[in-house]
Amino acid sequence: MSAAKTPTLADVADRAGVSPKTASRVLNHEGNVRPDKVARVLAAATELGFTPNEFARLLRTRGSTTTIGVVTADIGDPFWTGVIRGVELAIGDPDRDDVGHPQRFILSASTRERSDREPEIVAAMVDRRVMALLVVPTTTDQSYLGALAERGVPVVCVDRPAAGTDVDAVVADDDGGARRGVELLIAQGHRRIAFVGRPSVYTTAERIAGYRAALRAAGIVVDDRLVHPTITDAASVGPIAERLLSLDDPPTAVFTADVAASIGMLACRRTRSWRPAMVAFSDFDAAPVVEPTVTVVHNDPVELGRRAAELVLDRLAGYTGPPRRVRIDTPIIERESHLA
Amino acid sequence: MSAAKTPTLADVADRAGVSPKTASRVLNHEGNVRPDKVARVLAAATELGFTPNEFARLLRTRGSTTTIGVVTADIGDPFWTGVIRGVELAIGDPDRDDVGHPQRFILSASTRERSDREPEIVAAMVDRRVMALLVVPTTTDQSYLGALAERGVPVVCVDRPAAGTDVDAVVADDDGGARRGVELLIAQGHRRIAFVGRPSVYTTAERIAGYRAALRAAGIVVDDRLVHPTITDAASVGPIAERLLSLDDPPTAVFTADVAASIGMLACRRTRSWRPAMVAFSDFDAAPVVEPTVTVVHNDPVELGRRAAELVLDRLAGYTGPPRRVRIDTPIIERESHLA
DNA sequence: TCAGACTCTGACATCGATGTCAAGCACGAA
DNA sequence: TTCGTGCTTGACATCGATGTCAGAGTCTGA
Repeated sequence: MSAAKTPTLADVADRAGVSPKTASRVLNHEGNVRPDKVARVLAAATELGFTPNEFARLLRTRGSTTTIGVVTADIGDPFWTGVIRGVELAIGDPDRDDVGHPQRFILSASTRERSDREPEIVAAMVDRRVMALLVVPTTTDQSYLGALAERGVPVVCVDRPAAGTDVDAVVADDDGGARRGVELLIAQGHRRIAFVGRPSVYTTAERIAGYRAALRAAGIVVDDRLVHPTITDAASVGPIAERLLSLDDPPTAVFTADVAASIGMLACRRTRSWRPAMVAFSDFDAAPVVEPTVTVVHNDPVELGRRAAELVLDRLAGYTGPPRRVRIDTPIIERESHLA
Repeated sequence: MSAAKTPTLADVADRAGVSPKTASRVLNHEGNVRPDKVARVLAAATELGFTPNEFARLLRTRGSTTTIGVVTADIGDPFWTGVIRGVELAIGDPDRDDVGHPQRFILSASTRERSDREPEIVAAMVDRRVMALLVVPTTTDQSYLGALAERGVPVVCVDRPAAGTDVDAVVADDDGGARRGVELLIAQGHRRIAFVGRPSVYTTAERIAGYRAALRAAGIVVDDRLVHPTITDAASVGPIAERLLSLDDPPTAVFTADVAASIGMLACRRTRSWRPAMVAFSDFDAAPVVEPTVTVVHNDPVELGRRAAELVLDRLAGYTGPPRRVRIDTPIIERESHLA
């Protein structure tokens, strides 16, 4: 018994009594092969269980794979897995494009908080000839992505625009969403509104900008002691709540800028007697179920991923125009917590 | 201006004034090259920005990639993205193995509810020479996976064991977890306990088995009108709740077999006056935050993925023993809802 | 000075597929 | 009969890397 070996095109050709090239012609539907040989080749291929060596094919044809590379910041955060889910939904969407396209795959990797690895990972993916790249930028400079454009690899940045270069990008309306969320609290008469969330280069900055804009428009002076873009997880909201409560003039409402902050804030409401009004950025499973139900600015990672994938598919389908920037709406879902 | 082209090893060799083979030797640290040539080759490589063509290398060396294929049932379910996250955590774990291993990637695809595509997707991944495969079986027969073992590709089944073949598998203790969960309700005096969850070949069957075992052990006759493994999403719990409430002898407690059922049940508690005791299979973000906090059987997808990846890494590191079956504990996290 | 061992080097074949090209053949028209 | 046309076919080169191997150069010790 020899070890099981993958049959090659030559094996198929031998068995069918034709040349490798003819076998290739049959299997690639090139036509111009006599029917009896077609039959013999197809029979031989099924009998041997032939599957072409993708690497050899790609090497010869200088083709790219049917794989989309996705580089996220941290796979530990459900938000990014949501983005990946969106990409998967889009590239598998049967309505989207020509029936019978080959199975597309997602090649994913995360920078795991080490933004210096971002270029390395991107380079490794390019070496693997991904047909397109979807990047959540974590470094402060994405100019290295320019080299990809030269190689003709479509690139789309997700959640944050690329810095230092102009490529397609899909971002949420962080600024506007935060502003509308805070306005909702102001409309309820609140003037002391805290901001709690994770630190993050772009999105948090945008959300703080929206928060400030809403306050300013209402003639409310921003009190920096109420602004805490410093949490790491839900548990870290506790100490911040303590600090807010110990102020002479504690906030009567809170804007939570991400899911971790929202969950943490809900925990504080349960364990402490503090019951501020609340609006959260990003919806979450439990928001319509907890007491009170949570009013949110809807920020859908799946939609981010889906739209990003669509930009990619457009480019693959031939779009060669200038970089486009898509802004995903962040509508308010009014529930109860902003009334509290 | 010609189009930007990827430099080849031959280009590097030309520029350094050596043969391609010598350049190859330098770049692969084979040694036995005169220092001045080493320097010239390295210089030429950086100047040209040379990166080796992975396909050519893999073709020649008959090597496999540094990619792990992950086939999940449905990327629309956060549970499976959790599994992927676990895999990512494990393969990126710096403690786990030899420093400086090349960047590992995850190649993912989902069967999208069409279980007939499972073998196709697996085949496509094998053609792409993934170094290992992690499969969530959805078909009723995984005997086709046997062919992979012959090719020496490590395979691990996740969440459900493979049918018709014997390969490594990582499953949760569905049976025992459900049994312990239901026992908790019985200990509170409940004798009319409903079961609500999604339909699913293996895991739901196991959880129902645990549910039945607990009832039987307590001398309670199982009433099939209380068993509803039929929901599709959280919203579909509503009609089931109606049906349960309309019984002559409605249940006083509910065991929800998955997150969707749990969220749905919480929604019912809010909108209807029905307040049954509750134990849920699978923890979720909001469980410790809602009123009442939800007692759960902890079923961690991340841990499933992580352990599965570890089995894979063991095999890649040389383990050649018989297939192993790992059962992940499903400990009870006692909160309040089982007391209601 | 010379044999033998060791270092260094590049020509060439190879992995498995496909592009190129020219030859072989059948057919119809002139 | 002869030529042109178009269909079939396979030999061969090619993609970019690496394994093989033999030959050239260097160094040792006798």
